[in-house]
Amino acid sequence: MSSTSPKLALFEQFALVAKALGHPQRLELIEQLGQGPRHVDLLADKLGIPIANVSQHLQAMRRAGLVAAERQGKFVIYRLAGPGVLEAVEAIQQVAEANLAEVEKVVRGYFDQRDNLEPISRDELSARLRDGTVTVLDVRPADEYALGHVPGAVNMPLGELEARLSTLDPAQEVIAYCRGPYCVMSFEAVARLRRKGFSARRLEDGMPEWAAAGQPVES
Amino acid sequence: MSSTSPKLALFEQFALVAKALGHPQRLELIEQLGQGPRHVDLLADKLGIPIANVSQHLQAMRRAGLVAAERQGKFVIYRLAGPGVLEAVEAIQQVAEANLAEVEKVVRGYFDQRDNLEPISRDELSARLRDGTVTVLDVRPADEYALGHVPGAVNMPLGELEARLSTLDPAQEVIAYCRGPYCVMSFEAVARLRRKGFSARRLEDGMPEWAAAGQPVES
DNA sequence: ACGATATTCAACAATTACATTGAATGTTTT
DNA sequence: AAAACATTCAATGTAATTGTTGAATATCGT
Repeated sequence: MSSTSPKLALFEQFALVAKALGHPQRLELIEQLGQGPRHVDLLADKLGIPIANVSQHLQAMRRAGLVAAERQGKFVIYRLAGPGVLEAVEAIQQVAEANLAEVEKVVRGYFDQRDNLEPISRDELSARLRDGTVTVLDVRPADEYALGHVPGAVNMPLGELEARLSTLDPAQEVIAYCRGPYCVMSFEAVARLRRKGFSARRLEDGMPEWAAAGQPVES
Repeated sequence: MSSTSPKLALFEQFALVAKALGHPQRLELIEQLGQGPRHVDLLADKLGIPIANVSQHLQAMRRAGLVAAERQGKFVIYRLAGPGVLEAVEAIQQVAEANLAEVEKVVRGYFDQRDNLEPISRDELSARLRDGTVTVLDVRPADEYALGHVPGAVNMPLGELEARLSTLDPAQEVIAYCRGPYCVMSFEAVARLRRKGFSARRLEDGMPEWAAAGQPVES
């Protein structure tokens, strides 16, 4: 671990951070924590993996300076160490999207045509919210919705989508969002809505980015 | 490698990219390639590790979409897959700098006081270049200097620094730069210059960022 | 076609990362 | 103080990564 040259010492630290990001479930944990501080139990539930496993991943990320922990009663609350963490993940996602054919294949698996894929920007959604010309759909699970959502958004988790379609106005365009730019639930929601004849698009990113951009959050 | 859910499939791809960044020597390779396309032999020379080893790292990075390769005669020329790669590395470095005590310790090892550490920005250097009130020092090896440098910069690799100090004007402030924000050579150069009584500072980043910002490059 | 050079491949041993299990720690509640 | 709960630790086996070596491949110059 320790090295002779200071240059290598630096690069080893950087590599430590990158290595901590190099695991799908740790990225999933960061996605969750991007929406707000959470305790270990809940995270294990969300990911569907053993608690001890989550604990170990979280500690690996803590060693790498990605997350911070704080004890509150019998819970240990983890949170992202700073906004830079989400930025780093985004940068990595962009590299993957730009240079890895596999990523585009998966993303495109949700759509027939490329041009249908165009998402709506935060600013545009913000403007159309003021006009009231859109229905905003938060397709995350109810507990995540409860901890903060876009003002006026209707919470409709994927599982309930079909059953509650009748409550939506078919004349208005529907904008779906979830946890982030690569949260698959919003892709899936848009696909299903279109199949039912709705005009639907995705928000370009998700809740943490919306909040980070200083947009209003309702809870 | 393949997975059931599309969500995991995506995250596995992202993790692949991050994992490819999770090795000090691969980061060093990216630093080198950030200055321009290079062939394997030269990279092995720069890092001081076996050619086969470099080849393997490069291929790992190619699989992750970080670098691209192209054959030119008997050489295989590698280059960064896009500007996003440097951005991702920078994001990771920022996380490390912000949250890992170890990084600051190493960086600070080159300086006595914190405030002396303040680097000069690209814009400020650009302005002072026009005034002609600074001496700009490129402390990279001669071959890297030859492939492009800041206009008017004097090439003075670390090894020759002391011997050629007499050619510098002690009345002018010296700005040193090298390969990037964490290239240790510029830190070392500033430290040595100050020990000799010069007024010296570092450029906040290095050559690839200078070129990426659209600043003029001389070669 | 031949030798020289640049890169990659294949195979091995050493190390490190990973998931899983059950026990241990620390905190609240009773 | 004891029970209940959330989290961490320690130990295990398995899989993946790493560096090294030498052979294999591809290209150039003659």
